[in-house]
Amino acid sequence: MDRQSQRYNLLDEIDTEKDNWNIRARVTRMWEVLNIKTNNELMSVDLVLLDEKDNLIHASIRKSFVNHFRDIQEGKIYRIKYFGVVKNKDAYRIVNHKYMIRFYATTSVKLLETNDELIAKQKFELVPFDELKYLADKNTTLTDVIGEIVGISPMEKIEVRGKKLNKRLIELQDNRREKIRITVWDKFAEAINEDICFDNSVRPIIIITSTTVKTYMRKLSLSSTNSSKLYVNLDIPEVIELRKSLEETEFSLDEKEKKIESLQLSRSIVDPNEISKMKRTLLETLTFIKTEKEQSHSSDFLVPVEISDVLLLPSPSSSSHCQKRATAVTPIVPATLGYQRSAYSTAKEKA
DNA sequence: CCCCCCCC
Repeated sequence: MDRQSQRYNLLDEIDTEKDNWNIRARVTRMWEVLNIKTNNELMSVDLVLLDEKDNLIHASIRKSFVNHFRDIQEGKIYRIKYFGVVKNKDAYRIVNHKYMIRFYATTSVKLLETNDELIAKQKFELVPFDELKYLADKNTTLTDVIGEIVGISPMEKIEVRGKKLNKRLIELQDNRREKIRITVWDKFAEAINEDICFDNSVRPIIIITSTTVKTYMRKLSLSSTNSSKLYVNLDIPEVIELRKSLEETEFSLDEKEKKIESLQLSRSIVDPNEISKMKRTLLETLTFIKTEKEQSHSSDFLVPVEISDVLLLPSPSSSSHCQKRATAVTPIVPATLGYQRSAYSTAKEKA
């Protein structure tokens, strides 16, 4: 091996006691930090470094030094020297380490081409769903989670602080079929799409890093952030184990339970009390419309229906007198319909 | 160090 190897420090050794650290690490994640309060001005380029013992540390390159390090690429392994060590942040902490690294103009970064196997490609600090409650509404750390996508809402465009953002709600389930909702923004809303969710060949299992954890309507709700990274169906033990665990427990649920599960999934988006107030059968709705005629245009109905066909209507301008309109009141749809359908049709074929 | 991760 190269003669320097015995002098590399592990990332968990790093502290403020000395300043001649010499590390060999993979840039496992990299992202730009933008000032969302101004015109998305670049503030820094941030990295998560990973060493051969699966230790992680957050490193940050301030805007003024970014040009010195233009060649750094996510995924590559580097030898890094002459950097600063400061206390890790107390808010929105990226990884669990007492310290973080700061690159300066004098920091030396050298690409190491050899031995890519030496360091894992990724390492996550996955938080089980039942522990998320301890992190909620604190913003001390950003949180990595793993789960199967079991619900996805259509893409929504909303305006926040004068900026137009794409947003989706997705629902993840863990190995115990515990479910949690995540709001994903912009590139993640585009990346997590129906193609991923309705692909029958593989359960969509994602890892999303650096999310915020909040309580909304007494339930936990995660949100992607600017420092988030998304990994779909990674070939790592955590993903494989979850997939295996979900497949094993699926056999213990009969089809009725599966149906109930998917119904509860779409209902869980709204407060259950609200649902029972609003819930009408299709017949009740039709009766209501028939008797009330055009007296009221302001009644809201939530009608669980299955769309059996889609008709293309003439241009909207020709029907502008129509007062009725369909609104997505249950924006999350089960993403596992694909499996269940194929499971049912297989059962039918056998019968 | 700033930015702080947006909405219902």
